[in-house]
Amino acid sequence: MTKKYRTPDGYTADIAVFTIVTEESKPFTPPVMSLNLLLIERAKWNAEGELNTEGGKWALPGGFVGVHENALQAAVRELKEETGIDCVHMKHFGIYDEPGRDDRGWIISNAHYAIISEDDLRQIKANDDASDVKLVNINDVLQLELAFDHRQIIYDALSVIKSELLQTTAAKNLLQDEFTYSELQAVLSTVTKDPAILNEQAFARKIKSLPFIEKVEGKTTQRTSKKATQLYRFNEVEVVKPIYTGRY
Amino acid sequence: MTKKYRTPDGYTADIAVFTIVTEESKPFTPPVMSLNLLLIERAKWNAEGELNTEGGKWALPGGFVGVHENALQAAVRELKEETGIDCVHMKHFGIYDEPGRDDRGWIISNAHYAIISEDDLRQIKANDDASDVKLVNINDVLQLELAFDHRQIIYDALSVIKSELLQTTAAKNLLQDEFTYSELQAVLSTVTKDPAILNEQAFARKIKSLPFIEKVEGKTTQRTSKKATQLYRFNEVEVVKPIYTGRY
DNA sequence: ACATTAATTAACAACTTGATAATTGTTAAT
DNA sequence: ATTAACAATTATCAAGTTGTTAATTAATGT
Repeated sequence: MTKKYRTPDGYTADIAVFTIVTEESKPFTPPVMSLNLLLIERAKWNAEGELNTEGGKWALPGGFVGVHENALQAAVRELKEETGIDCVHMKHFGIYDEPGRDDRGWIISNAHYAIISEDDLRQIKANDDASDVKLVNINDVLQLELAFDHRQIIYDALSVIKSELLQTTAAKNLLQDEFTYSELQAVLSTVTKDPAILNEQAFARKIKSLPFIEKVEGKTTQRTSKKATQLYRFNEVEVVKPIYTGRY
Repeated sequence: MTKKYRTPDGYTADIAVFTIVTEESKPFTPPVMSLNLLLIERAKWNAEGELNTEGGKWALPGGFVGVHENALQAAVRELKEETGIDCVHMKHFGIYDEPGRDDRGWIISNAHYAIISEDDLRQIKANDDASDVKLVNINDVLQLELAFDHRQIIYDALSVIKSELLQTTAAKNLLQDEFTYSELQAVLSTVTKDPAILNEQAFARKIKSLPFIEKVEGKTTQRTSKKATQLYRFNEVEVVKPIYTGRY
């Protein structure tokens, strides 16, 4: 094949890892949660003692895609290598291919987002020796000094995660398999102000009629209340909510 | 920079061009529409008289991305070159980077969808000398013999266009700037069976309360009815509809 | 004049939902 | 043992939504 066009100098996978953090958790009380993004601080100096490109700035985990894998597989692999996280829910959400976005050449970044639960995170924290990893509340993340075009990537990731959590059943990845209405509500309230979701009575009533959530018959918990609380779980039903219906 | 990984052999942009076609249009009658996808038939033989790769099969328009452009720009350029269409609404929706997806090497495809109105299409039909271009009803398209992994790409494009039309104001690109409730309904009915949208009275009532659509004060048309019909237009309001609210 | 057709309006019942309040079950303090 | 506290749950009400059915309106063509 004769090459009519120059070929790219590299193909990378970057990952926006989102996780939920319980801010307050008194016993018998519904949680107050915040959605956080995992970032890595780039080393100031490289192995040769030279100033590193974009050193000292915060960046998304990621790295180059190998020729025998696709970007999704590379993203899963890189995340495991860099943070020890074995990811469950990883998905492509955007491509960053502006000429000149990386000084090192024509490098195409395939951006992914991952959702991991607080439980998964706890295991990671344990064997975490990389002190250059931190979780940042999604409301603060854009204030940081960010490397490359990661500000744009993160901006896009935030808008993707917000609509994913509200328009799909992605919230299931942030919760235990079985959860109470107030736990689901706590997750959703990190990304919406919709009164139909924030109003307790309305939401407790509503959850029973959602086709993609089912009651776990006879199972309750005292995690969120002294009174035994009904547990629910997501089932496999998929839904699409048109903007042309419902109330405004 | 020492290259730890082999670099890709090519970066292409493919485009799923969607357009609306009015199937029936008696005067004074609301339209019956279908959503169609534009495909190109690959030549059986190349310039040297040899059998062409995937020749005779149907494929999405597209081509290689140049080093001085991003894939979106390449997609717009290629579409113009191959079909004469000057695109308005073009957007990335997916990446196809499976090793081995293209015999010619490690080629990454950046897939886009475009939405063009019937009006735009009419201008193209005029100066169309490429008889190898056709529009296929989205309900029939997966029955065709498709080149490369375009079956998968088209499958994904269909699901993207369907949710875009229902969950965003993308329908505006398939309509004139000012439209009647029944024209909008005709567009939406190509992708949904939701009674809240298909029921005429309900939808005519509803359209008045949608925050992202406004009445064009005092303007009417007789396109769809003998009786003068109110015209509406989209405004700039953005909305997100959570799956956790509304009726099921 | 009359039938036809689509748009529009009306009316009704069933359902949704925000607000308010009452009830229930459990814990912890008195 | 009694009581306060509190989340969950249930109840009630008013306002709004929506599927259905029907009536009304306006323009056209016979």
